[in-house]
Amino acid sequence: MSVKSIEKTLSTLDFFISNMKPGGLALKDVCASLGFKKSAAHHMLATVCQKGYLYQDLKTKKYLIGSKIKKMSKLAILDDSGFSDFAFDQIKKVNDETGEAVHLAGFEGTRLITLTMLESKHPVRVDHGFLNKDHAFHATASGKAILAHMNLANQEKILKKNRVKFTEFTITDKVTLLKELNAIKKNGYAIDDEEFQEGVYCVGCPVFNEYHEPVASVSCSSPKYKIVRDKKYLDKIKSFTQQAAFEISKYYKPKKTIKTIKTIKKGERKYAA
Amino acid sequence: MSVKSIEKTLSTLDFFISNMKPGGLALKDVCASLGFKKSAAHHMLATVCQKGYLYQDLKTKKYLIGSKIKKMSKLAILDDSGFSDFAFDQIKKVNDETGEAVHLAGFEGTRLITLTMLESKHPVRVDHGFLNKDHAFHATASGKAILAHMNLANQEKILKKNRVKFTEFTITDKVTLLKELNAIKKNGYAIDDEEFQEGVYCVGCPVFNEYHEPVASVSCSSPKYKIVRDKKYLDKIKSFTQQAAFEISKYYKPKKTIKTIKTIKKGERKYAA
DNA sequence: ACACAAGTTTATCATTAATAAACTTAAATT
DNA sequence: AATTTAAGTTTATTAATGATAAACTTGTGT
Repeated sequence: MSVKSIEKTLSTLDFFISNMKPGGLALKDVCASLGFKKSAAHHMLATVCQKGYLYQDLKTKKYLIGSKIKKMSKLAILDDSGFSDFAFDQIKKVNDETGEAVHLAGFEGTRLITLTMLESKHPVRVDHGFLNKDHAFHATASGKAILAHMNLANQEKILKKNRVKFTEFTITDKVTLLKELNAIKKNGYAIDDEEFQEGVYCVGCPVFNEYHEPVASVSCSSPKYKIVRDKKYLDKIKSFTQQAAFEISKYYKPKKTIKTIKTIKKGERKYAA
Repeated sequence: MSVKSIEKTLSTLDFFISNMKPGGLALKDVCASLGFKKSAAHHMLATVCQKGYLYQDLKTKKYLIGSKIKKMSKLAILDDSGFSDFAFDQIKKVNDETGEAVHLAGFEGTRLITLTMLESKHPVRVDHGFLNKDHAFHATASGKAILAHMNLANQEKILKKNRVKFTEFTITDKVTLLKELNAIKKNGYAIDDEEFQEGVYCVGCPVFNEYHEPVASVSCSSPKYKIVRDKKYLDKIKSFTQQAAFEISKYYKPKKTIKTIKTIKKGERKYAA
């Protein structure tokens, strides 16, 4: 079950984040775009303003991004931290060598998230699935590569959520999917053969943390016709993708030579009081 | 009027922002801290997760900051940008010269916001008013400095909101306040004589944009006894604060020597298609 | 000065969110 | 390994709450 007024509010914040204009957004803009009644929208925005997530310009009455959201941004940054930078170089290598689109995907709960994407030299960050609506875990090489190495309980949790049929090739049958995942686990890589988008063929390889749990995946997408035309092309993509995933996994196994980790002598304090 | 389910939701986000722990926060933590019933909190959090603002770890069930909030930070909505950096140097100067706490405050609608604060060499960013609950526009030197230079309509909007009595010296009568604001406008600086906190004396000066509208203020706080003991101390604080506010205002009057602003010749395109 | 548009406020009603209680799952203790 | 407890999840019910429409205010442009 979901709480509708919260959905509307967060959709409104989404809207502000991606549609912000210099002077702010007017009440009627919000109503027009999201289909809200003006009085309802007003009550909602008043509450959001009261909490400091947005604020209203005194003169123009337009709504602007508030200090709370700005504060959030500052705090949320201390996150992916080093991982992304390190991973980016690896992603770039695959992109340079193959010229194809390369994705680094992670996951949050049952949701697949694109962390970094590289396509024809344009680095951008977007949520996976283009619309951020469906958890395309089951229909992408990125998703299946991660899924294959999860335990059964988590596989279940993810697969019981919507298994949308994107193309005629999308595997939606759970039994077939589980077999597929088994094969992927053996092979060490996942294939998406037009299962998410027609004409698109992807290879995905899992990234593991120090406990050998899957935490992310690298995937490389190519037009299918190239794969069909030249058998060796797939091998090339596969090997670069695999190599990148392997290298990124090393991030979770810090070298012992790191100087800052020192043995703490007896009597020394670990933490300040 | 305000929408309660939205209030609760945003309070929950607030809570996550300031109380986040490494592994995430459990449902019961949220309930215990915010006084929610667990089923209600569950419905709420499920909705927030669905929108990607939080997510739940598959194994531990704990809630973590989601990709939506992280995405926000990347977009760094057209903001303070250069202003803060420039202002910081000026704030620091006052802090160095006086050794007292110095604030740079802005406002969002009727809310006074601390943009930068410097106290005994510790730079931090907090919302003004310590609790972020009251709009202490009427009881602080920062607030009054800005307020004094606003038009009457905006003064009204701000003063009709709560004029809380913080100390026995807080001016809560509207007429008295308006007289005070007039005096401030003439003098060019505002005084807070124990109006917000007992024993604390502040001087505040307005920062103006290029249209001579007040957009921020610099304030310097001192223990009152120092001011009483040494008459010249106030003059010192006053002059440094005034100077800083004056310098920061210059940010809004860009020098004409900036090279990037070139005259666009006839026929030249202003924007790419 | 007038008309229009945008935003705000109010009171009413039907929907919706809060509730409690039952259920599931997982972890801790014997 | 079995039992107990705690945490999280789901469900059905009811009372509270958010959506609504309509009246009102404010401000802008003609």
